[in-house]
Amino acid sequence: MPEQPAGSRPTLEAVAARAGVSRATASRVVNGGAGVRRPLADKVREAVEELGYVPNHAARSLVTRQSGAVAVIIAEPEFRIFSDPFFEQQVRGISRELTAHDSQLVLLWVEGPGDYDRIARYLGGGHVDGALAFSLHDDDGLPALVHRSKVPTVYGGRPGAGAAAVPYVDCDNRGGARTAVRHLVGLGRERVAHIAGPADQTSAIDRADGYHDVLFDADPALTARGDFTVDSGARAMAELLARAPDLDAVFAANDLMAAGALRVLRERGRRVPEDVAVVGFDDMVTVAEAADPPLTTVRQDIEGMGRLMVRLLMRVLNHGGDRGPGAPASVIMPTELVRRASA
Amino acid sequence: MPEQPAGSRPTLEAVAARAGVSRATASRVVNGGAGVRRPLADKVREAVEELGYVPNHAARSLVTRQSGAVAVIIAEPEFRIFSDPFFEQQVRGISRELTAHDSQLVLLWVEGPGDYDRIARYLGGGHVDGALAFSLHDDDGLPALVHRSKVPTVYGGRPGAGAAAVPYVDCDNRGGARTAVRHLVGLGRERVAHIAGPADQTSAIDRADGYHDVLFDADPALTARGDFTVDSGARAMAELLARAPDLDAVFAANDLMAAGALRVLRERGRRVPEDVAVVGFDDMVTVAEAADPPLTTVRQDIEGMGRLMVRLLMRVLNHGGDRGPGAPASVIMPTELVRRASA
DNA sequence: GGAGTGGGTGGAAGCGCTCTCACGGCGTAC
DNA sequence: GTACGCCGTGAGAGCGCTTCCACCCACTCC
Repeated sequence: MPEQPAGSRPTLEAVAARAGVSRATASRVVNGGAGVRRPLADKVREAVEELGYVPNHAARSLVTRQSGAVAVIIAEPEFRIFSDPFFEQQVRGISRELTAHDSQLVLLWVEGPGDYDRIARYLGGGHVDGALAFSLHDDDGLPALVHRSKVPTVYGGRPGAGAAAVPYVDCDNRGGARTAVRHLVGLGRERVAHIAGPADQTSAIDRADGYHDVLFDADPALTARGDFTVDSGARAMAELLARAPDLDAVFAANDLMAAGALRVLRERGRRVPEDVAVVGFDDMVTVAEAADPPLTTVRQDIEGMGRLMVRLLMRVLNHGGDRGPGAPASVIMPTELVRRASA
Repeated sequence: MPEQPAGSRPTLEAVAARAGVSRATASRVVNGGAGVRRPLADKVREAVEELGYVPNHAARSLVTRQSGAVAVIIAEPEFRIFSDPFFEQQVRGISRELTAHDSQLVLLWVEGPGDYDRIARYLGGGHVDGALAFSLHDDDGLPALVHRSKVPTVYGGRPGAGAAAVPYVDCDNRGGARTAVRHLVGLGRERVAHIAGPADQTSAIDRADGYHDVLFDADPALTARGDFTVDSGARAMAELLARAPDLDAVFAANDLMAAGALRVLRERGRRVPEDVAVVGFDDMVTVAEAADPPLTTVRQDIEGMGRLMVRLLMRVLNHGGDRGPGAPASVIMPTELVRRASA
């Protein structure tokens, strides 16, 4: 005989009644069972099973003052979001790790500065315990906004100079770039060019810095700037070829631009890697492996970065959000050179 | 003087006190203000403003038994979310419309059949008021699972035959395909080939049906099958060329495959559109416009479909989820032929 | 053997909100 | 002038849960 009317879900009360214990004890068991003697705990678990009890999240939330949800804030300055495999992998990592922590992923899609109000209200409303955001452009007002809302936040990618000191997860852009350039130099290349990314994105800046770490006296004519798209890479390559026809290697700040460079190189009759060696960054598999020739590039563990963002956030959350001993140090993940045919 | 200790957020109680009304009246105002006289309502609104009051979602949820959240279920049978701009646009539409309805978007990333249990538990747990899912393969077990959980759900794309009758939003795949093929025929083409998509996806089936609607006695040799990827399109094109060297037009079931076809045609020295006219489907801007020559294709309002999914869901939700007079009829959105250079 | 100790258990308060219901005041009708 | 009805408002219950606190009992120690 069911102890509940068919329509509504069983409550903790029902579980307690069925197990012959108080609601308090039932609650203790449901939440891990610490401090409840074995036979009783088993009885409760049995009742939970039989009744198909699932805790009411709202009720729990109300008293614990924790929502069990984390916001993933997606700003959309351009349109490079979900279609960006990079981003997708990161979200997947986040999703997986959040699931492991029994937390929900609430997607907050920011429609532009006009939308900041809504976001602020939402974050300030205590709907989520924490937030995950991505650093995009230097002049983005979002980080400041998020910071003001006091919701513990972890960033993906090193925030620009303007932002307050916040915990973030990034890959070793600078070190990876150094490895790439050193590889090119090790191949005996003497005129190594660089196709840089946008000047207002830290990842691009760091990669350019890595290039200059190795080639500290590099010819300025050997650097051109793109915006991380295939076309911009092609344009930058054409520009470089015009300015420095004698170049014998290119380090592009990402795979997409490297693909664009490859196209131009092919069109101009330069053989890769014989005449010009090319190295990319990111190891976007669909791009790097499909390229002709397959792209030597710097791999980063994108999904791992997503997971790490969550772990970092959880640490902040568990430490009350202040700078305690377990305070949120940022994490830089190592990169790895993947050798294929292009260099 | 603040009526609340600095640490915690103001409650409705505080608002009521400040406005000099009862909690009940304050609540009425916060929820629209129906049945409250003007001066009082204004006083309450003022208090809300001054205190920066934001309703506690958990408390509200507890009594209304509504979560104010909608799950977006993303299954990942293969990796087709990967860089699928289609998907991104749909989610954007969903996000926007959900925001307009003051609902949250909870992302449920399904890791495969092994993950179904977790999803079922989550959906059954009353954490969300409804769900949005996407029909992928015919043999996907997810729809059945979702259906069993009793959570009102709207699908993106017509579910396969196996699924129960559920409300869905789709574009007019069949009609769009007819338009595309008619266009080709109108151009005077007499050997119109079709590169079909996966046989277990309704969108591919419907598009193939549209092709046959116009060319009901089409030569079977003029159809080859791909899997919606660029490479598969190229392979299918090569196959078609081998089987029917005299073909003078191709209708590909999506833009990606059309792009692959374009590549092969170019390699084989066939001029597009002079020798072979090509039409795609989807109007993925980045693909269709960047193609060489730019692709004539069938456009669908993807973001609009996302928005519509939400509206449909809201309708179901407001009607108690049963088949009432306002019951969930599915919606088929019109398509439109976009003429570019390839046909 | 009695008092002290401590862990296990239950009672009950209360999280912040919505909503039913009772009440009071005003307008209308006779 | 009195009776009736209706609209606006407030009191209060209760949503399902966690957790503080008091209580009880078994066990140990003097």
